[in-house]
Amino acid sequence: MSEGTEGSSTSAPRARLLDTATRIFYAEGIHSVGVDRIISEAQVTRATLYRHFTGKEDLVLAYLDRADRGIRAGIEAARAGEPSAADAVRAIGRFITGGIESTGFRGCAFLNAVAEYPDPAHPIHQAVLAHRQWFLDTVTELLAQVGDRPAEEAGRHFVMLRDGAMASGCLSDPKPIAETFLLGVEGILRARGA
Amino acid sequence: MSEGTEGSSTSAPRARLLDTATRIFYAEGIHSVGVDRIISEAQVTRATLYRHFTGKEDLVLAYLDRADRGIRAGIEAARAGEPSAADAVRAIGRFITGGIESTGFRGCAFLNAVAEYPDPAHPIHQAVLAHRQWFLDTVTELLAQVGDRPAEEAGRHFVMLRDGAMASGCLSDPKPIAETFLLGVEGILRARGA
DNA sequence: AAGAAGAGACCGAACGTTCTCCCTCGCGAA
DNA sequence: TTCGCGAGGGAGAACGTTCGGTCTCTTCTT
Repeated sequence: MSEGTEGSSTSAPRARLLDTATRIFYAEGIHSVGVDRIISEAQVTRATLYRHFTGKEDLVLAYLDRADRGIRAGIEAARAGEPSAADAVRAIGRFITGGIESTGFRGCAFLNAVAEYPDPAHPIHQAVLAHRQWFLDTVTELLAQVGDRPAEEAGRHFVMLRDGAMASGCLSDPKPIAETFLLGVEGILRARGA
Repeated sequence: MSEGTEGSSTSAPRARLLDTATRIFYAEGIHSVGVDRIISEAQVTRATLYRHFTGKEDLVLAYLDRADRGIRAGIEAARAGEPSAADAVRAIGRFITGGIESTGFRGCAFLNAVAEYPDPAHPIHQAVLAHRQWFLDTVTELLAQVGDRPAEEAGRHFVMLRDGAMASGCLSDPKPIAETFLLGVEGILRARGA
């Protein structure tokens, strides 16, 4: 098989495991899914899971880490080549609505996860906080380049709209949600003179 | 909504049960809490729980039903006596930020619950949808009295901001979140000529 | 020969639920 | 007034299932 280019750290069973965990955790939640279900659908044995991960919590962290990397890459790709900071913000907005309107959308993986791990000291909770801080910083930094006023307020506004759109996007028709979100983003940009 | 017991025969053990369930479910989630924990802290026996509720799910529905009634009463009280529709919207906004800034705030009980019950056919999921529909309708109806344009867009905008504020209000300092939310509400009202 | 993976038994604990037994309290009938 | 009876609640055993996790053994590949 063509597995040689992957490197020694990623094996096919491990990839199946992470793929399956990602799919099921995102679609159905974390606490309500047992490891039996995951190893069954990933077609690996119990021992294989515990060979690659220290336990279920480690698998959840790997799931969130992969989601984090994917979103960072998506945001990076979305803003690449945009002629202005305002257009980069718009591109990020379209990236978000693209997710909301895609099939199988079940809300923000991080907001969903933190709802199941409210303890701020828990590693999973902290992983969510780290992702959110990065996103807030990224958006605020970009909005600071639109207009010359401080952008903290605008950044929080953008993230608040995003959180609301992501939370409600899987609870009703996503079309109006996406439209309302993009209108809100335009409002933020307009308030900064873009 | 759930269990057939009328409000007339509210026994002390049943009240302790619902109080305890409300406190623990809201603070720690639903799937991660067992009935052992609830009956232990409520100081009732197993049989008493199943005498008043058909099962854990019924207890969760009763928890959400009580939360729904509380929020409806709170919204009703907040808008009572406000001289204009715009001021009523502002009062609802302050009601929401009051919750966010209160001690023990752990986000929206309904958004947290629906994150654990993504199946749209599940009774708990549907209870969340019903509550959200009522809230959207209430806010939209109020905003329709501010300005003379259709208020569907503004209502969705308000709810989206609220969802974002509730979701992030327990993940970082609630003060800036509350401020950003109220500024957003003022923006919605201003856009409608209030 | 060595390491990864499969197969599956096994563990103690927790899960939601049902069950029996006994005690207490309130209320209507005698 | 007293009796009895049923409902509500306490105490706890027990149900079968599932949980996350560990174990041994074999097979396959390199």
